[in-house]
Amino acid sequence: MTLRLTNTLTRAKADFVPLHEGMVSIYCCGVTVYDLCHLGHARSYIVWDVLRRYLIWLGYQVTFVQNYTDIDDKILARAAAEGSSMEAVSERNIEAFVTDMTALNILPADRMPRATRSLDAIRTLISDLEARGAAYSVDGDVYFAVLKHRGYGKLSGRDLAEQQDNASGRVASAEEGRKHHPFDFALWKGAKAGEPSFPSPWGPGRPGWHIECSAMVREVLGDTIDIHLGGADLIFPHHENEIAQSEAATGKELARWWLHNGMVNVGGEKMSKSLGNFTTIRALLELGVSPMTLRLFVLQAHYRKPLDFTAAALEAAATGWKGLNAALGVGRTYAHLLPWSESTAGDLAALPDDLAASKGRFIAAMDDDLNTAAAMGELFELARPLRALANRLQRRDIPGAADLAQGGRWRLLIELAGVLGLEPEQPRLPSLQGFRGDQATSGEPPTKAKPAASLVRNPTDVQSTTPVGFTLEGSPGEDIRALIERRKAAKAVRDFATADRIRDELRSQGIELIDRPGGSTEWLRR
RNA sequence: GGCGGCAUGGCCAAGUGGUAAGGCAGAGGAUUGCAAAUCCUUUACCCCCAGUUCGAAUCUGGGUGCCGCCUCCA
Repeated sequence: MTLRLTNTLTRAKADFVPLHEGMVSIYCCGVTVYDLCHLGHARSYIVWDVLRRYLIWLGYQVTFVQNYTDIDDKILARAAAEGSSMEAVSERNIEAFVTDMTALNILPADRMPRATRSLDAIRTLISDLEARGAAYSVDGDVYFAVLKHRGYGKLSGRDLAEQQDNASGRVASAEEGRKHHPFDFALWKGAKAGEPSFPSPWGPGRPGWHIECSAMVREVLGDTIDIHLGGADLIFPHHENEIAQSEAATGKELARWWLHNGMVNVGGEKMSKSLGNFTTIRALLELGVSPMTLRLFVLQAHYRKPLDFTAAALEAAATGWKGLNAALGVGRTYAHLLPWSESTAGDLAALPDDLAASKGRFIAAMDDDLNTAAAMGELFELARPLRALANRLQRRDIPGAADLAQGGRWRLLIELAGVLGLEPEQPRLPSLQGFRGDQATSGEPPTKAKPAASLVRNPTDVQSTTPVGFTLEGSPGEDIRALIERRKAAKAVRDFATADRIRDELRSQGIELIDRPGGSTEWLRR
């Protein structure tokens, strides 16, 4: 079995073979840090995180580099608008980026260069391009001459001769007079009054957008890397220009593989800052959408296809994750009944046939251009018997020999889910609390070991913690525990009308009661 | 106008020549005083037309609809 990936450069799927055996170098285009990241960024970085995790799992030594663009017009505009500095805006958003990525369980890159700290490499690269006649300067600006570089357009499938100039009718006119060709782009921008600038042989200024990536790749990873990643919206002009710059300067291929992820759509339209239809990662998490739900949502679609973001789809993902999470948690939730080791050491080598087949299908799916949707299907298949087992244990059945033998399945599920970065999640405390009405009835697990559950039906309905102080039938301030006791008493004398009224009242307050076999009652807050 | 992509059950989404994964929702069942939660079971001939083939959702041609890029964008 071999990993096959779709290379934008060739528009075909092909066996992935790294430059150096057993080692993979990856560069992933990062964010321009002028604002918070939204779901579109989340998708991109979740998908590439999975690629990275999978390669590592396969045994490759992966070097993953991702940049921060911390010099940019938008950052300057933002700084001006809020009366702060480019550095302040960048720092704040880099911090936010780290927080969000960490929450989503995205592995930090091995190196995270910043444009402002890569200026030497940038200036060197521009000088090299100038020396090779691929760049020209005009009054403090330096431009790349696309006509001087054979092969310009090879990534995006554009033919310079056939391109209609100004096709979009929106090319800035001020710059046009200085450029030799409309597609020529700035390598270095001369500083305008009041802008932060950096010294250079062409005068004070700052680097253009594209050059930083070329410079960072060269500086950190070398002239040619295995894989270059980014969103499909970066194919042109960003990646096309990166290729032109790098290859004109080094005479070598920049990246052997170019992978691009599809966009996140909202109502059929691309989610983007400019359209204003974006939802930040932060906002989603604050609404109570769990990070793993987000990962599952993203990974249930193929990475190259557009992904439509709707409340219904997210809700479906949340419910799906709840089930998968329950299966991932059985070994811990029922640790007192299932003496399973969590260690997978030595376990995955000799799998029984059905599990080996399962693992094989997972790998086959991932090998096929990271078909995470199919891989996820395999995860759910693996989970099914574990969920059934959990159901039986919840009913206080005693696990039989066949049940105890499911430990291998559980460990395999955890292992494979981990490849997708899906890790068992504890229920979020604000939305789930409970207690046992009848602790003495049997040797059941302590409260904290309750089966995982989260009633996140609709993200917008999720409530944060609120002090409990319910009123019912003229009993001010009675708390849930007392109400449950009263209901229990009513049930004992078969006064179901009262019992149901208490339950309905609590439900209307957002508290869901769950009667368990044995007469205990738990409650959940939604 | 140029380049690229997509159309699969109520919704989301795999499948790229051999007779439709998975998730959500719905229905039935187990369980329950009734519920809830959980578990079990269960629901499709794949946008249209014409071709190739023993056989196509899967290949070819045509049509229709939708989206992305060509400006900053993951």
